[in-house]
Amino acid sequence: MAPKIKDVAKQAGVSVTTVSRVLNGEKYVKDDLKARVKRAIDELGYAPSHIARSLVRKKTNLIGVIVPDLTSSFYSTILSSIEETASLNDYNLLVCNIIEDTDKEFKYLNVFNEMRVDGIIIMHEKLNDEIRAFLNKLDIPIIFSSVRPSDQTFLSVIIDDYAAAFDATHYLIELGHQRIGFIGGDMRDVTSGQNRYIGYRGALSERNIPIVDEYIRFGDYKIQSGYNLMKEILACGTHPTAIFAVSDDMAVGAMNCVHDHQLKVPDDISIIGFDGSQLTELVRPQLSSMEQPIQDMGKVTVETLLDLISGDAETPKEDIILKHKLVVRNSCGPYREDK
Amino acid sequence: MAPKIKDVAKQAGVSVTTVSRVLNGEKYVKDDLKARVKRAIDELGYAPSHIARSLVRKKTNLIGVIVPDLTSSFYSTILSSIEETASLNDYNLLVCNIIEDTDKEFKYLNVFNEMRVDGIIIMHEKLNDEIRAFLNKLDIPIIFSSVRPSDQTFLSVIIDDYAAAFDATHYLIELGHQRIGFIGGDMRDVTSGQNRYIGYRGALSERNIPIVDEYIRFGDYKIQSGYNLMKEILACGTHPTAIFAVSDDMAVGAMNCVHDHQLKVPDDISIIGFDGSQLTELVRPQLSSMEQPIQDMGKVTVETLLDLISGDAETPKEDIILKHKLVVRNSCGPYREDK
DNA sequence: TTGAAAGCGCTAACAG
DNA sequence: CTGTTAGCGCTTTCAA
Repeated sequence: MAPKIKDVAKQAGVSVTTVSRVLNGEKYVKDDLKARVKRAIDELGYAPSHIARSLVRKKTNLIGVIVPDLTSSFYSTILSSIEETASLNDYNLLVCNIIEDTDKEFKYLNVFNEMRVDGIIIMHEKLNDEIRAFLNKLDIPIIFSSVRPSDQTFLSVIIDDYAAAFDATHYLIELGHQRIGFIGGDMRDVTSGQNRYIGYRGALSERNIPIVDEYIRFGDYKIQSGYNLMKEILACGTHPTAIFAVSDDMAVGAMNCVHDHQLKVPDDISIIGFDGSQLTELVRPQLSSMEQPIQDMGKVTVETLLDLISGDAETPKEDIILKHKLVVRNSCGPYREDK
Repeated sequence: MAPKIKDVAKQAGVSVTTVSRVLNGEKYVKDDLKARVKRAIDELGYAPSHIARSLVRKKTNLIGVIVPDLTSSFYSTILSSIEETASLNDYNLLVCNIIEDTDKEFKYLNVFNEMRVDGIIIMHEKLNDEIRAFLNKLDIPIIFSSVRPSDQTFLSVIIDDYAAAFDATHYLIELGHQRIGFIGGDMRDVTSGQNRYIGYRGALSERNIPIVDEYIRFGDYKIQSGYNLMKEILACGTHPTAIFAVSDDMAVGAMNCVHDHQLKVPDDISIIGFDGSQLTELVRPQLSSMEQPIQDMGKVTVETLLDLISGDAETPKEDIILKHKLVVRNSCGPYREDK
C-alpha cells in the first residue's frame, strides 16, 4: 500500500498537520522540521492522494472535455491546444469522444458530474432536450468551444461564422468566379451549419449573383461527405468553377473527387476550405482556407473557463469572438473563360 | 452545494447505509424503501461523489494515457479506440499530450500517481532514466501501446516491426525495384526505429541487393521530416525508384516532395508507408501501406490493462504481438526500365 | 510554530 | 432487511 501522510509524520517524528503544512508550502514551519519532513517524504516515496485532497478542498483540478471526433484534424488540434493550456495551469483533462452518440454523451456528462470536475468544455452544438436540461441543472461552469448552441445560456468561444463564410465566398467572386458551389454542414448546427450557409448566400447576393440550388449540398463535415457531395455537384450540367466547402476535410474530399474525375484543382475548379487544419498544407495542391485561430481558440477557451471556475468578476458575459483569416495557398485560381 | 447521501437519507427517511445500498444495487432492500430512496434521489438531483467513493473503494476507474502527439493521425486514431474501449468498461481517460517534453511527461506521471489512476498507457518508447526509475517504483499497472521500450520490464501491445518492415521492403522488391530508399525513424526507438530499419536491410540482403547508404535517412515520423529527407534522397545522383517510409506521415511528406519536384508517384517513384492511418486514403494517389491494426491495438491495450488491474491470472507475461497487413493502394508500381 | 481533533462524502463491517 | 459506526487520506479550525 502506498504510504500516507500519517506514515510520513511518524517517520519524521512530527504531526500530520506539520506534514500537511510543508506539503502545501506554508510558512510557519521551522526549517529543521521542514527538512525532516522532506527527507521522510523522499525515503518513503510519498505522494499525496489527490483524491483525499479533492474531497476536502472541494476542487478536483479536472476539466471534462467532450469532443465530437478525436480523429478529426480540426478537433485533435484544438484539443491539443486545450490540453497544453490546461496543463500549464495545473488542470487535467478527462476526455470523452462522442461520435454522434447522444447516450454516450449523456453518460459522460453524468460521470463528469459525479467526478465533480471543475469545468466542462463542449465542442459540438447538437444538444438534445435531455442534455440541455441536464446542463442547465448542473452547477459546474460550462463553455462551448468553436461552436455555439442555439440557446444562449452558455458562453462560447467562436469566430464570426457568417462573416468568415461571406469573406470566403467573396474571395472566390473576386477571382472572377460566378458559378460558385457550396458544400455545407449540418443545418441543425447554428454556427457551422446555418451561419456559414447564410454567409455564402450573402456574398453572392451582394453581387447579384444568382443562387443555384443545384450547386448547394449539405453534409457532415467529413472527407467522405465532401467527396460524395462533390460527385453530385459534378453531375450537374454545367458544374461550378469554384467551390466553398465549410470544412477543410470536406474540401479535401471535394479535391479528391475532382482529381478522380480527371479534372484539375485549381485549373478546372477552385476550392476553398474552412478551419485551417493541418490538412491544408498536406494535400497537393495545398488548400486555401478560411482559417479559424485554432490554437488560440483552445487557449482562450481554457483561460475563460478557468476564470469562470475561479469566479472572477471579469468573466465575459457574452460570447468571445475570435478573428478568422483567409490563408491563400494553391487551390484557388482566377476564373478562366475556356472552362 | 450539491446534495449528499445524508440529504437523500433524510429526505427518504432512511439511513445512509440504505441509500448506499440502493446506489450500489444491493439486494437486501425492501421494495418500498428502495422506491422512496429513488424518489428522494430524483427530487434532490443527487449524484454520488466519485471522489468520496474512490477514497474508500481505493479505485478511481481512471486510466492515464500518455500520447506523443495528439494531432498525429496515427495516435489520435489509436487514442480514439482506447477511449471507446475504456468507456465501454466504465473507465475514464486522463490524457497527457507530451510533445517530446520530458519534464511534462514526468510531471504528468506524478499527477497520475497522485490521482491514483488504476492504470497507465504509454505510447512512446523514449524513456529517460528518471522516468524509467519512476515507472519501476510505481505500483500502478502500466502498459505500452504500439511501442516497446528497450527494457522488458513492461508489457507491450505491438506488431512485429521487423517482419512488417521486411515484408514492406520485400513487396517493393517483388515489384522489380532494386534501388530502394529508406526513410526511417529515430534509431533510439527500438520498435519503430531500429527494428524497422533492420527489417528493411534484411529484405534487401536476402535478395543480395546492395545497401546504399545514400538512400537511407532517419527522421521523426512526421510529414515535414519525410518531406525533407525525400529532398535529400532526390539530390542523390541516381535516385531510388522506390521508397519505404516507416510512417504514413513521412510517406505523405515524401510524396509531396516528389510532387513538388515535378515527378510522379508511382510512375517515377513508388512509395510505401507504414501504420495504416487515415492519411492513406486521403492523399492522391492513395498510399499503399504496411498497416498496423490500429483499432484493435487500442482495444487490446485497454483490455489487457484492465486484466492487469483486476489482477487476472490469465494476464500474459509476454508482449502481445498483433498482425500487420500490407494494404495495396496506388502509390507503388512496377519497376520501369526508362526511369 | 506546532498538534489534536473534526470532518470532506461515501462504503463496509458489525450488530440487531 | 436495516442502521450504527468506524474509517478512507487529507486539510483546517482551534488551542496550546
